[in-house]
Amino acid sequence: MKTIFHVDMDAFFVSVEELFDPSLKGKAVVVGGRPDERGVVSAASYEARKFGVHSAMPLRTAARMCPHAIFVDGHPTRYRDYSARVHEVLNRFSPLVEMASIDEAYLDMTGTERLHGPPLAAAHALHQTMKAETRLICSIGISTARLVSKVASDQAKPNGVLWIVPGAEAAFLAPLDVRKIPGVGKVTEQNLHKLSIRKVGDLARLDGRDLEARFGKWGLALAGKARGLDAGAWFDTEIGANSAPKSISHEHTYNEDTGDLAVLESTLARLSEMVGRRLRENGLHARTLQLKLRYSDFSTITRAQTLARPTQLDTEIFDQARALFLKNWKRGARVRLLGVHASSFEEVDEQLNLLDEGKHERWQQATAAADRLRDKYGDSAVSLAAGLKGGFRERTHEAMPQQRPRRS
DNA sequence: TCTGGGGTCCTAGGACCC
DNA sequence: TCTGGGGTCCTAGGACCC
Repeated sequence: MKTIFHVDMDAFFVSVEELFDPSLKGKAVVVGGRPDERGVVSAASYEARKFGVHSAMPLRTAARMCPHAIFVDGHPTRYRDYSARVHEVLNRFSPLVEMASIDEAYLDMTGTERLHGPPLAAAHALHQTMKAETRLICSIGISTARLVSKVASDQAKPNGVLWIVPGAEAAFLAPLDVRKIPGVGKVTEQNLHKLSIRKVGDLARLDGRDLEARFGKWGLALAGKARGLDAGAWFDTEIGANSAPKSISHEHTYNEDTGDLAVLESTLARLSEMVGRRLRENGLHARTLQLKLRYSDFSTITRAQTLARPTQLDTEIFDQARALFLKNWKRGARVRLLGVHASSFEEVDEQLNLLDEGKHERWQQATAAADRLRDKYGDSAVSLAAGLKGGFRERTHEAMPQQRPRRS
């Protein structure tokens, strides 16, 4: 029987911001942007939550509900840095650690009793060490299964530890709302409510085959989850089986919608570069490229194209993205968002296509040189987009207020 | 309410092949 | 002219998570 910890950092983004600005402590804080910006709340302090503010809520709504809140921009590099510190601490407690996101992790603690003692003692030590070394607070759920531990850590929040002893899983879950089950969101909750299923216990009483007939493959997994089993594509994998990324994407929402082709193309160039860069950093080549296009009325389309030969080059990504855009954009229509998405990663066979090899090689060398320049001078130092007028001005100003070096 | 950005997984339909 | 079944690949969209 396994012992699985789910460690979840409390109000992670807000807590990190407080480390950089202690005056935020105890106040209503909203991380995600300015109160009049287009965007949503990334994280809210417990003080702000009292006013009904929660993550994924539009910033403007949050500003209305909690006018005295302090709004701060998110700092992804800070969070990644602290996430790495958290990871480091966790590694000391088990060799099997899996970061499930930037602020939560699963630990397989099976067989660590000799080193760390029984589960509650180990959890206590982990909590103390985490606080001492990162100055951050976490909550910990403990059980024999990932799913139950995750739900338990949520119930333990904030600053708590909850151990569901073996055999008590179903009884622990039964009185909770179905929404507490990871994977049950708004839509599934509504569908379950229509069937008078409100609590996990209601779900557990149903036959797995009935649920499968009604909800497909997902229903069968749901039946298992209601009983505390790790069912479903990801939940039943071993902890620490590190999985390579399956897709890489970047998107941008304009502060004001635009129908200006030059601006739109420039954005696509920029996004293509960002995707290309990440592909090269990860040593990946993508065969499928996808454009995402959202109009003013929020209607959204995606259009994909699979290449004969996988790529990691900015120019090839941009060419595809641009072609897809020109083919599908209702000319002149105002655009809210553009995105570029790469998937179907494959090994490349460099022997293929000898004719193109010279040209391809030169691009690869040029791209590698550009990456080195970006490392040195920042992302806007070298750019396909720099040659196109009007793009990303709003973004460039906030990120790089100083004069930017031109193509060299 | 006026809706980000980066991901994963699932479904469904059509093309194409045997 | 009406008609099998299975498998794979591709595309589009949607639910969900943090």
